[in-house]
Amino acid sequence: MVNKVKIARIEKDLTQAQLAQKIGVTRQTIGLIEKNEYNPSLQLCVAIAETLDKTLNDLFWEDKK
Amino acid sequence: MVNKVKIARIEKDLTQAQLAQKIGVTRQTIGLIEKNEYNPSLQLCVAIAETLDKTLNDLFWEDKK
DNA sequence: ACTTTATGTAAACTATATATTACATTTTCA
DNA sequence: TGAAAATGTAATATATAGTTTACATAAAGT
Repeated sequence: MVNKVKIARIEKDLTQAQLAQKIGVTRQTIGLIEKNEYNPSLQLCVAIAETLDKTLNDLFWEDKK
Repeated sequence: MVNKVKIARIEKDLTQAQLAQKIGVTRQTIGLIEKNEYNPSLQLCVAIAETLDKTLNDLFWEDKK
């Protein structure tokens, strides 16, 4: 399944590099998060969510049954 | 203001050590998170939320105006 | 008072998130 | 179709999350 950060980023019409710059991290960091190969810090998750006008739950929470 | 993890933990009647053990981290890690002296990883935040029957937003999201 | 139990804290260590640089591949579009 | 833009990826370096051990203090119960 496609990563939710990626979807939200594309909805905002941002490239990885643009999102990374707004947040203050590198493009690579965003790329790895979108490939689910990273365990980002809470602060970074919050920064991503705010920049994409989403919440933590929107982007990083899987509802358990 | 009192940390939301601490409140949720006490509501579940768990000590820092008990919560830490359920999650698989040390007591110190929980203590530091409750004192807002840490930037925990997303995986750890998710584990804490699940263990306390909360969501990421419940424990780690401040609503922006 | 005394003993447990819970929490605070600190130093040294280890694991890993993130940066930096660089190059390759894919996508887009003139 | 060819150049530019976007993304993938890899090696090395650095910052910091999280561990381990240890001790001190605070609460709570007997």
